[in-house]
Amino acid sequence: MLEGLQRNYGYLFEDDLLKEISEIGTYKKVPEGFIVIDIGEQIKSIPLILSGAIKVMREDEEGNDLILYFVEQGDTCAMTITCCMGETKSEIRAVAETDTRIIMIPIQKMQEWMHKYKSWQSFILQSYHERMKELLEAIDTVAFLKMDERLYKYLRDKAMVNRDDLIKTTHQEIAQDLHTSRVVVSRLLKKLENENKIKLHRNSIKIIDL
Amino acid sequence: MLEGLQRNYGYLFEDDLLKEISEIGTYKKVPEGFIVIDIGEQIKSIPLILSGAIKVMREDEEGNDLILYFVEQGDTCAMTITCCMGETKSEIRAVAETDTRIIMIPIQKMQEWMHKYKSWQSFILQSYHERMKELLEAIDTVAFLKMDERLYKYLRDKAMVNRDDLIKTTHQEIAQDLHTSRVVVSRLLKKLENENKIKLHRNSIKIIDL
DNA sequence: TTTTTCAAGTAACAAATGTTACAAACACAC
DNA sequence: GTGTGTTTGTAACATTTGTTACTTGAAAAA
Repeated sequence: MLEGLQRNYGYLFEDDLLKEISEIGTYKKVPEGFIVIDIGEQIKSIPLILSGAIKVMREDEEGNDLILYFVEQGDTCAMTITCCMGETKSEIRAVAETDTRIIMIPIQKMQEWMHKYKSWQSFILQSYHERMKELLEAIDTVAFLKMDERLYKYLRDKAMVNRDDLIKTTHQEIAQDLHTSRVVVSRLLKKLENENKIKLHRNSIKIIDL
Repeated sequence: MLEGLQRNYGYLFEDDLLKEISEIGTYKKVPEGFIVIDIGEQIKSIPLILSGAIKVMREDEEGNDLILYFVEQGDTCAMTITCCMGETKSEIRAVAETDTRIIMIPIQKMQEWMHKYKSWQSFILQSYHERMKELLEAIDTVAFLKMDERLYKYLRDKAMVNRDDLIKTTHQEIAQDLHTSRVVVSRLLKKLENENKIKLHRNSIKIIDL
Protein backbone atom coordinates (compact mmCIF):
# COMPACT_ATOMS: atom_id res chain seq x y z
CA MET A 1 0.00 0.00 0.00
CA LEU A 2 2.79 2.42 0.88
CA GLU A 3 4.44 2.20 -2.50
CA GLY A 4 1.11 2.90 -4.22
CA LEU A 5 0.66 5.89 -1.96
CA GLN A 6 4.18 7.11 -2.66
CA ARG A 7 3.76 6.77 -6.41
CA ASN A 8 0.42 8.60 -6.64
CA TYR A 9 0.50 11.05 -3.79
CA GLY A 10 4.18 11.33 -2.89
CA TYR A 11 4.67 14.54 -4.81
CA LEU A 12 1.48 16.01 -3.30
CA PHE A 13 1.67 15.23 0.41
CA GLU A 14 4.44 15.63 2.98
CA ASP A 15 5.90 12.51 4.60
CA ASP A 16 4.05 13.00 7.90
CA LEU A 17 0.74 13.02 6.11
CA LEU A 18 1.63 10.01 3.97
CA LYS A 19 2.51 8.15 7.13
CA GLU A 20 -0.79 9.08 8.78
CA ILE A 21 -2.71 8.01 5.71
CA SER A 22 -1.01 4.63 5.64
CA GLU A 23 -1.69 4.15 9.36
CA ILE A 24 -5.29 5.29 9.44
CA GLY A 25 -6.65 4.57 5.97
CA THR A 26 -8.06 1.15 5.16
CA TYR A 27 -6.67 -0.40 2.04
CA LYS A 28 -9.23 -1.98 -0.26
CA LYS A 29 -8.92 -3.91 -3.48
CA VAL A 30 -12.18 -3.93 -5.40
CA PRO A 31 -13.00 -5.85 -8.59
CA GLU A 32 -14.37 -4.36 -11.80
CA GLY A 33 -18.04 -3.53 -11.41
CA PHE A 34 -17.87 -3.24 -7.64
CA ILE A 35 -20.09 -0.49 -6.23
CA VAL A 36 -17.80 1.61 -4.03
CA ILE A 37 -20.53 4.09 -3.07
CA ASP A 38 -24.22 3.81 -3.89
CA ILE A 39 -26.99 6.38 -4.13
CA GLY A 40 -28.63 7.16 -0.82
CA GLU A 41 -25.75 5.67 1.13
CA GLN A 42 -24.46 7.50 4.19
CA ILE A 43 -20.86 8.50 3.59
CA LYS A 44 -18.50 7.57 6.41
CA SER A 45 -15.21 7.72 4.54
CA ILE A 46 -13.76 9.10 1.35
CA PRO A 47 -11.72 7.10 -1.17
CA LEU A 48 -8.25 7.86 -2.49
CA ILE A 49 -7.54 5.95 -5.69
CA LEU A 50 -4.16 4.16 -5.85
CA SER A 51 -4.65 2.37 -9.15
CA GLY A 52 -7.46 1.70 -11.56
CA ALA A 53 -10.42 3.98 -12.22
CA ILE A 54 -13.93 4.69 -11.00
CA LYS A 55 -17.04 5.54 -12.98
CA VAL A 56 -19.38 8.07 -11.41
CA MET A 57 -23.04 7.62 -12.30
CA ARG A 58 -26.31 9.43 -11.71
CA GLU A 59 -29.70 7.74 -11.48
CA ASP A 60 -33.15 9.31 -11.34
CA GLU A 61 -36.27 8.05 -9.54
CA GLU A 62 -37.35 5.85 -12.45
CA GLY A 63 -33.99 4.08 -12.48
CA ASN A 64 -32.61 5.83 -15.56
CA ASP A 65 -28.82 5.84 -15.54
CA LEU A 66 -26.26 8.27 -16.86
CA ILE A 67 -22.52 8.38 -16.58
CA LEU A 68 -21.17 11.66 -15.23
CA TYR A 69 -17.42 11.12 -15.52
CA PHE A 70 -14.49 8.86 -14.77
CA VAL A 71 -12.12 9.38 -11.86
CA GLU A 72 -8.55 8.15 -12.18
CA GLN A 73 -5.73 7.14 -9.88
CA GLY A 74 -4.24 10.00 -7.89
CA ASP A 75 -7.74 11.41 -7.48
CA THR A 76 -10.50 11.22 -4.96
CA CYS A 77 -14.22 11.24 -5.42
CA ALA A 78 -14.97 14.84 -4.53
CA MET A 79 -18.70 14.39 -4.65
CA THR A 80 -18.21 12.27 -1.58
CA ILE A 81 -16.60 15.19 0.18
CA THR A 82 -19.58 17.42 -0.51
CA CYS A 83 -21.82 14.81 0.93
CA CYS A 84 -19.96 14.20 4.16
CA MET A 85 -19.49 17.93 4.77
CA GLY A 86 -23.23 18.40 4.51
CA GLU A 87 -23.69 15.15 6.43
CA THR A 88 -26.16 13.91 3.87
CA LYS A 89 -26.52 10.92 1.65
CA SER A 90 -24.73 10.18 -1.57
CA GLU A 91 -26.29 11.66 -4.69
CA ILE A 92 -24.21 9.48 -6.96
CA ARG A 93 -23.05 5.94 -7.54
CA ALA A 94 -19.34 5.14 -7.84
CA VAL A 95 -18.53 1.91 -9.68
CA ALA A 96 -15.07 0.41 -10.20
CA GLU A 97 -14.32 0.69 -13.90
CA THR A 98 -11.48 -1.82 -13.65
CA ASP A 99 -9.94 -3.71 -10.75
CA THR A 100 -9.11 -0.83 -8.47
CA ARG A 101 -7.03 -0.26 -5.34
CA ILE A 102 -8.20 2.43 -2.97
CA ILE A 103 -7.58 3.78 0.50
CA MET A 104 -10.59 4.81 2.53
CA ILE A 105 -10.14 7.78 4.87
CA PRO A 106 -12.68 8.29 7.69
CA ILE A 107 -14.35 11.66 7.44
CA GLN A 108 -13.27 12.80 10.92
CA LYS A 109 -9.66 12.49 9.82
CA MET A 110 -10.43 14.25 6.59
CA GLN A 111 -11.70 17.26 8.54
CA GLU A 112 -8.84 17.11 11.06
CA TRP A 113 -6.19 17.05 8.33
CA MET A 114 -7.79 20.08 6.68
CA HIS A 115 -6.43 22.12 9.56
CA LYS A 116 -3.28 20.13 10.19
CA TYR A 117 -1.85 19.79 6.69
CA LYS A 118 -1.78 22.61 4.18
CA SER A 119 -1.16 20.10 1.36
CA TRP A 120 -4.25 18.11 2.32
CA GLN A 121 -6.38 21.22 2.34
CA SER A 122 -5.29 22.23 -1.12
CA PHE A 123 -5.74 18.68 -2.36
CA ILE A 124 -9.34 18.65 -1.14
CA LEU A 125 -10.12 22.10 -2.52
CA GLN A 126 -8.44 21.22 -5.80
CA SER A 127 -10.49 18.01 -6.05
CA TYR A 128 -13.62 19.98 -5.39
CA HIS A 129 -12.77 22.34 -8.15
CA GLU A 130 -11.94 19.53 -10.56
CA ARG A 131 -15.19 17.76 -9.87
CA MET A 132 -17.26 20.90 -10.31
CA LYS A 133 -15.62 21.32 -13.69
CA GLU A 134 -16.33 17.71 -14.59
CA LEU A 135 -19.99 18.19 -13.71
CA LEU A 136 -20.14 21.21 -15.99
CA GLU A 137 -18.49 19.19 -18.73
CA ALA A 138 -21.10 16.46 -18.20
CA ILE A 139 -23.81 19.08 -18.65
CA ASP A 140 -22.17 20.39 -21.82
CA THR A 141 -22.03 16.86 -23.15
CA VAL A 142 -25.68 15.98 -22.68
CA ALA A 143 -26.94 19.44 -23.52
CA PHE A 144 -24.87 20.37 -26.56
CA LEU A 145 -23.60 17.19 -28.19
CA LYS A 146 -25.51 14.83 -30.43
CA MET A 147 -25.60 11.16 -29.60
CA ASP A 148 -22.83 10.16 -32.03
CA GLU A 149 -20.51 12.80 -30.58
CA ARG A 150 -21.36 11.75 -27.04
CA LEU A 151 -20.67 8.15 -27.96
CA TYR A 152 -17.29 8.92 -29.47
CA LYS A 153 -16.31 11.06 -26.49
CA TYR A 154 -17.40 8.28 -24.15
CA LEU A 155 -15.27 5.72 -25.98
CA ARG A 156 -12.22 7.97 -25.94
CA ASP A 157 -12.65 8.81 -22.25
CA LYS A 158 -13.05 5.15 -21.43
CA ALA A 159 -9.96 4.22 -23.42
CA MET A 160 -8.01 6.95 -21.62
CA VAL A 161 -8.79 5.88 -18.07
CA ASN A 162 -8.18 2.24 -18.95
CA ARG A 163 -4.95 3.14 -20.73
CA ASP A 164 -5.99 0.81 -23.54
CA ASP A 165 -7.33 1.64 -26.98
CA LEU A 166 -9.19 -1.67 -27.01
CA ILE A 167 -12.42 -1.26 -25.05
CA LYS A 168 -13.98 -4.44 -23.72
CA THR A 169 -17.68 -3.89 -23.43
CA THR A 170 -21.00 -4.58 -25.12
CA HIS A 171 -23.32 -2.22 -26.96
CA GLN A 172 -25.91 -2.84 -24.26
CA GLU A 173 -23.59 -1.59 -21.53
CA ILE A 174 -22.71 1.52 -23.48
CA ALA A 175 -26.41 2.19 -24.02
CA GLN A 176 -26.99 2.07 -20.27
CA ASP A 177 -24.14 4.48 -19.53
CA LEU A 178 -25.35 6.98 -22.11
CA HIS A 179 -29.03 6.52 -21.30
CA THR A 180 -30.10 5.44 -24.76
CA SER A 181 -31.01 2.13 -26.42
CA ARG A 182 -28.81 -0.70 -27.65
CA VAL A 183 -30.05 -0.35 -31.25
CA VAL A 184 -29.11 3.32 -31.33
CA VAL A 185 -25.62 2.53 -30.05
CA SER A 186 -25.11 -0.24 -32.62
CA ARG A 187 -26.26 2.08 -35.39
CA LEU A 188 -23.97 4.94 -34.41
CA LEU A 189 -21.01 2.63 -33.74
CA LYS A 190 -21.39 1.32 -37.30
CA LYS A 191 -21.38 4.90 -38.51
CA LEU A 192 -18.19 5.64 -36.54
CA GLU A 193 -16.62 2.52 -38.05
CA ASN A 194 -17.49 3.71 -41.54
CA GLU A 195 -15.83 7.02 -40.69
CA ASN A 196 -12.70 5.03 -39.74
CA LYS A 197 -12.73 6.27 -36.17
CA ILE A 198 -13.18 2.85 -34.58
CA LYS A 199 -13.00 -0.85 -35.42
CA LEU A 200 -15.77 -3.12 -34.16
CA HIS A 201 -15.37 -6.63 -32.82
CA ARG A 202 -17.52 -8.90 -30.73
CA ASN A 203 -17.33 -7.70 -27.11
CA SER A 204 -14.75 -5.07 -27.91
CA ILE A 205 -14.14 -1.84 -29.78
CA LYS A 206 -10.79 -0.54 -30.95
CA ILE A 207 -10.22 3.20 -31.08
CA ILE A 208 -8.18 4.40 -34.05
CA ASP A 209 -5.89 7.39 -33.41
CA LEU A 210 -6.51 7.79 -29.69
CA MET B 1 -28.48 47.94 3.03
CA LEU B 2 -28.39 46.92 6.69
CA GLU B 3 -32.09 46.14 6.85
CA GLY B 4 -31.79 43.96 3.75
CA LEU B 5 -28.89 42.17 5.39
CA GLN B 6 -30.82 41.73 8.64
CA ARG B 7 -33.85 40.36 6.88
CA ASN B 8 -32.02 37.81 4.74
CA TYR B 9 -28.99 36.89 6.79
CA GLY B 10 -29.89 37.97 10.31
CA TYR B 11 -30.89 34.51 11.41
CA LEU B 12 -27.75 33.03 9.85
CA PHE B 13 -24.91 35.28 10.94
CA GLU B 14 -23.90 36.73 14.29
CA ASP B 15 -24.04 40.52 14.76
CA ASP B 16 -20.27 40.97 14.53
CA LEU B 17 -20.23 39.33 11.12
CA LEU B 18 -23.24 41.31 9.91
CA LYS B 19 -21.46 44.47 10.96
CA GLU B 20 -18.29 43.47 9.11
CA ILE B 21 -20.27 42.61 6.01
CA SER B 22 -22.01 45.96 6.01
CA GLU B 23 -18.69 47.77 6.49
CA ILE B 24 -16.63 45.87 3.96
CA GLY B 25 -19.13 44.70 1.35
CA THR B 26 -20.04 46.95 -1.54
CA TYR B 27 -23.73 47.40 -2.08
CA LYS B 28 -24.87 47.11 -5.68
CA LYS B 29 -28.24 47.53 -7.30
CA VAL B 30 -28.36 45.89 -10.71
CA PRO B 31 -31.16 46.01 -13.27
CA GLU B 32 -32.84 43.02 -14.89
CA GLY B 33 -30.57 41.49 -17.52
CA PHE B 34 -27.37 42.86 -15.98
CA ILE B 35 -24.44 40.48 -16.22
CA VAL B 36 -23.10 40.18 -12.67
CA ILE B 37 -20.37 37.69 -13.62
CA ASP B 38 -19.41 36.59 -17.10
CA ILE B 39 -17.67 33.53 -18.46
CA GLY B 40 -13.89 33.81 -18.41
CA GLU B 41 -13.96 36.67 -15.94
CA GLN B 42 -11.51 36.69 -13.06
CA ILE B 43 -13.45 36.54 -9.82
CA LYS B 44 -12.42 39.14 -7.26
CA SER B 45 -15.50 39.07 -5.05
CA ILE B 46 -18.51 36.95 -4.32
CA PRO B 47 -22.11 38.18 -4.29
CA LEU B 48 -24.66 37.88 -1.49
CA ILE B 49 -28.19 38.41 -2.76
CA LEU B 50 -30.36 40.78 -0.72
CA SER B 51 -33.38 40.84 -3.00
CA GLY B 52 -34.28 39.68 -6.47
CA ALA B 53 -32.86 36.66 -8.24
CA ILE B 54 -30.01 35.60 -10.47
CA LYS B 55 -30.02 33.21 -13.41
CA VAL B 56 -26.91 31.06 -13.79
CA MET B 57 -26.07 30.12 -17.38
CA ARG B 58 -23.59 27.92 -19.18
CA GLU B 59 -22.24 28.60 -22.66
CA ASP B 60 -20.10 26.38 -24.88
CA GLU B 61 -17.45 27.39 -27.42
CA GLU B 62 -19.98 27.83 -30.22
CA GLY B 63 -22.03 30.23 -28.15
CA ASN B 64 -24.81 27.77 -27.30
CA ASP B 65 -26.56 28.78 -24.09
CA LEU B 66 -28.24 26.78 -21.37
CA ILE B 67 -29.74 27.80 -18.06
CA LEU B 68 -28.37 25.87 -15.09
CA TYR B 69 -30.51 27.22 -12.25
CA PHE B 70 -31.85 30.26 -10.48
CA VAL B 71 -30.36 31.66 -7.27
CA GLU B 72 -32.62 33.52 -4.89
CA GLN B 73 -32.25 36.10 -2.15
CA GLY B 74 -30.52 34.83 0.97
CA ASP B 75 -28.19 32.85 -1.26
CA THR B 76 -24.83 33.32 -2.81
CA CYS B 77 -23.46 32.13 -6.11
CA ALA B 78 -21.40 29.19 -4.92
CA MET B 79 -19.89 28.54 -8.32
CA THR B 80 -18.09 31.78 -7.76
CA ILE B 81 -16.60 30.41 -4.58
CA THR B 82 -15.19 27.40 -6.37
CA CYS B 83 -13.63 29.67 -8.88
CA CYS B 84 -11.92 32.03 -6.49
CA MET B 85 -10.66 29.19 -4.35
CA GLY B 86 -9.00 27.67 -7.38
CA GLU B 87 -7.98 31.16 -8.47
CA THR B 88 -9.32 30.52 -11.94
CA LYS B 89 -11.81 32.11 -14.24
CA SER B 90 -15.56 31.88 -14.11
CA GLU B 91 -17.08 28.88 -15.88
CA ILE B 92 -20.54 30.39 -15.78
CA ARG B 93 -22.49 33.56 -16.45
CA ALA B 94 -24.68 35.10 -13.78
CA VAL B 95 -27.46 37.36 -15.06
CA ALA B 96 -29.90 39.36 -12.96
CA GLU B 97 -33.31 37.77 -13.46
CA THR B 98 -35.09 40.81 -12.04
CA ASP B 99 -33.85 44.07 -10.54
CA THR B 100 -31.56 42.73 -7.87
CA ARG B 101 -29.75 44.10 -4.82
CA ILE B 102 -26.50 42.42 -3.88
CA ILE B 103 -23.50 42.86 -1.61
CA MET B 104 -20.11 42.00 -3.05
CA ILE B 105 -17.57 40.51 -0.64
CA PRO B 106 -13.87 40.58 -1.62
CA ILE B 107 -12.41 37.08 -1.71
CA GLN B 108 -9.68 37.82 0.85
CA LYS B 109 -12.37 38.60 3.41
CA MET B 110 -14.28 35.52 2.39
CA GLN B 111 -11.24 33.39 3.24
CA GLU B 112 -10.50 35.32 6.43
CA TRP B 113 -14.05 34.93 7.72
CA MET B 114 -13.91 31.19 7.07
CA HIS B 115 -11.56 30.97 10.04
CA LYS B 116 -13.03 33.79 12.10
CA TYR B 117 -16.76 33.01 11.98
CA LYS B 118 -18.17 29.52 12.36
CA SER B 119 -21.49 30.69 10.89
CA TRP B 120 -19.77 32.02 7.80
CA GLN B 121 -17.93 28.75 7.30
CA SER B 122 -21.11 26.71 7.46
CA PHE B 123 -22.87 29.17 5.19
CA ILE B 124 -20.16 28.76 2.56
CA LEU B 125 -20.06 24.99 2.87
CA GLN B 126 -23.84 24.82 2.82
CA SER B 127 -23.93 26.98 -0.32
CA TYR B 128 -21.40 24.71 -1.92
CA HIS B 129 -23.51 21.73 -1.17
CA GLU B 130 -26.68 23.38 -2.45
CA ARG B 131 -25.03 24.35 -5.68
CA MET B 132 -23.63 20.90 -6.29
CA LYS B 133 -27.14 19.55 -5.88
CA GLU B 134 -28.50 22.14 -8.27
CA LEU B 135 -25.93 21.12 -10.85
CA LEU B 136 -26.99 17.51 -10.51
CA GLU B 137 -30.60 18.56 -10.89
CA ALA B 138 -29.65 20.45 -14.04
CA ILE B 139 -28.09 17.27 -15.38
CA ASP B 140 -31.18 15.25 -14.55
CA THR B 141 -33.29 17.83 -16.33
CA VAL B 142 -31.42 17.83 -19.62
CA ALA B 143 -30.65 14.12 -19.54
CA PHE B 144 -33.93 12.60 -18.43
CA LEU B 145 -36.74 15.02 -19.23
CA LYS B 146 -38.36 15.64 -22.57
CA MET B 147 -38.58 19.16 -23.91
CA ASP B 148 -42.18 19.76 -22.82
CA GLU B 149 -41.36 18.69 -19.27
CA ARG B 150 -38.24 20.84 -19.21
CA LEU B 151 -40.27 23.78 -20.47
CA TYR B 152 -42.93 23.37 -17.79
CA LYS B 153 -40.31 23.02 -15.05
CA TYR B 154 -38.55 26.12 -16.35
CA LEU B 155 -41.75 28.16 -16.25
CA ARG B 156 -42.57 27.02 -12.72
CA ASP B 157 -39.03 27.71 -11.48
CA LYS B 158 -39.09 31.13 -13.07
CA ALA B 159 -42.46 31.93 -11.52
CA MET B 160 -41.15 30.82 -8.13
CA VAL B 161 -38.06 33.01 -8.04
CA ASN B 162 -40.03 35.97 -9.33
CA ARG B 163 -42.83 35.31 -6.84
CA ASP B 164 -45.31 35.89 -9.64
CA ASP B 165 -47.37 33.39 -11.60
CA LEU B 166 -47.37 35.77 -14.55
CA ILE B 167 -44.11 35.37 -16.43
CA LYS B 168 -43.06 38.28 -18.62
CA THR B 169 -40.93 36.94 -21.44
CA THR B 170 -40.99 35.96 -25.09
CA HIS B 171 -40.86 32.52 -26.68
CA GLN B 172 -37.53 33.49 -28.21
CA GLU B 173 -35.97 34.15 -24.80
CA ILE B 174 -37.24 30.86 -23.42
CA ALA B 175 -35.78 29.04 -26.43
CA GLN B 176 -32.38 30.55 -25.71
CA ASP B 177 -32.46 29.54 -22.04
CA LEU B 178 -33.43 25.97 -22.90
CA HIS B 179 -31.14 25.73 -25.93
CA THR B 180 -33.83 24.94 -28.45
CA SER B 181 -35.67 26.88 -31.17
CA ARG B 182 -38.46 29.40 -30.89
CA VAL B 183 -40.82 27.29 -33.02
CA VAL B 184 -40.41 24.32 -30.72
CA VAL B 185 -41.16 26.47 -27.69
CA SER B 186 -44.28 27.96 -29.29
CA ARG B 187 -45.49 24.48 -30.22
CA LEU B 188 -44.99 23.03 -26.76
CA LEU B 189 -46.42 26.09 -25.01
CA LYS B 190 -49.57 25.66 -27.10
CA LYS B 191 -49.69 22.03 -25.98
CA LEU B 192 -49.34 23.07 -22.32
CA GLU B 193 -52.14 25.59 -22.80
CA ASN B 194 -54.39 22.87 -24.22
CA GLU B 195 -53.58 20.78 -21.16
CA ASN B 196 -54.76 23.74 -19.04
CA LYS B 197 -51.41 24.14 -17.34
CA ILE B 198 -50.75 27.67 -18.61
CA LYS B 199 -52.50 30.59 -20.29
CA LEU B 200 -50.71 32.33 -23.14
CA HIS B 201 -50.67 36.06 -23.81
CA ARG B 202 -48.47 38.31 -25.84
CA ASN B 203 -45.19 38.81 -23.97
CA SER B 204 -46.41 36.89 -20.97
CA ILE B 205 -47.44 33.48 -19.73
CA LYS B 206 -49.67 32.76 -16.76
CA ILE B 207 -49.08 29.59 -14.78
CA ILE B 208 -52.23 27.86 -13.57
CA ASP B 209 -52.00 26.14 -10.15
CA LEU B 210 -48.46 27.15 -9.25
C1' DT C 1 -19.83 -31.90 -33.33
C1' DT C 2 -24.18 -30.03 -32.15
C1' DT C 3 -26.77 -27.11 -29.33
C1' DT C 4 -27.56 -23.11 -26.87
C1' DT C 5 -26.93 -18.55 -25.53
C1' DC C 6 -25.67 -14.01 -26.14
C1' DA C 7 -24.01 -10.05 -28.99
C1' DA C 8 -24.55 -7.54 -32.98
C1' DG C 9 -26.75 -6.13 -37.52
C1' DT C 10 -30.58 -4.36 -39.79
C1' DA C 11 -35.16 -3.06 -41.49
C1' DA C 12 -39.27 -0.66 -40.75
C1' DC C 13 -41.63 2.31 -38.31
C1' DA C 14 -42.85 5.86 -34.52
C1' DA C 15 -42.00 9.85 -31.94
C1' DA C 16 -39.47 13.90 -30.74
C1' DT C 17 -37.06 17.71 -32.06
C1' DG C 18 -35.15 21.02 -35.37
C1' DT C 19 -35.69 24.03 -39.65
C1' DT C 20 -37.69 26.99 -43.11
C1' DA C 21 -41.10 29.77 -44.61
C1' DC C 22 -44.88 32.51 -44.25
C1' DA C 23 -49.15 34.52 -42.28
C1' DA C 24 -51.67 36.68 -38.62
C1' DA C 25 -51.94 39.51 -34.49
C1' DC C 26 -50.44 43.05 -31.80
C1' DA C 27 -47.90 47.25 -30.08
C1' DC C 28 -45.83 51.41 -31.00
C1' DA C 29 -44.40 55.44 -33.53
C1' DC C 30 -45.72 58.66 -36.72
C1' DG D 1 -55.92 56.55 -38.67
C1' DT D 2 -51.43 54.22 -41.30
C1' DG D 3 -47.05 52.08 -41.42
C1' DT D 4 -43.46 49.38 -39.14
C1' DG D 5 -41.28 46.14 -36.33
C1' DT D 6 -41.94 42.42 -33.18
C1' DT D 7 -44.24 38.38 -31.41
C1' DT D 8 -46.83 34.41 -32.11
C1' DG D 9 -49.16 30.67 -34.81
C1' DT D 10 -48.82 27.15 -38.03
C1' DA D 11 -47.75 24.17 -41.94
C1' DA D 12 -44.55 21.28 -44.18
C1' DC D 13 -40.63 18.99 -44.05
C1' DA D 14 -35.87 17.11 -42.38
C1' DT D 15 -33.23 14.96 -39.02
C1' DT D 16 -32.39 12.63 -34.88
C1' DT D 17 -33.51 9.41 -31.65
C1' DG D 18 -36.31 5.62 -29.88
C1' DT D 19 -38.86 1.06 -30.54
C1' DT D 20 -40.08 -3.49 -32.22
C1' DA D 21 -39.05 -7.41 -34.45
C1' DC D 22 -36.32 -10.45 -36.61
C1' DT D 23 -31.84 -12.30 -38.50
C1' DT D 24 -27.06 -13.38 -38.40
C1' DG D 25 -22.94 -14.71 -36.34
C1' DA D 26 -19.83 -15.94 -32.79
C1' DA D 27 -18.57 -18.10 -28.60
C1' DA D 28 -19.51 -21.28 -24.90
C1' DA D 29 -21.57 -25.43 -23.27
C1' DA D 30 -23.06 -29.93 -23.82
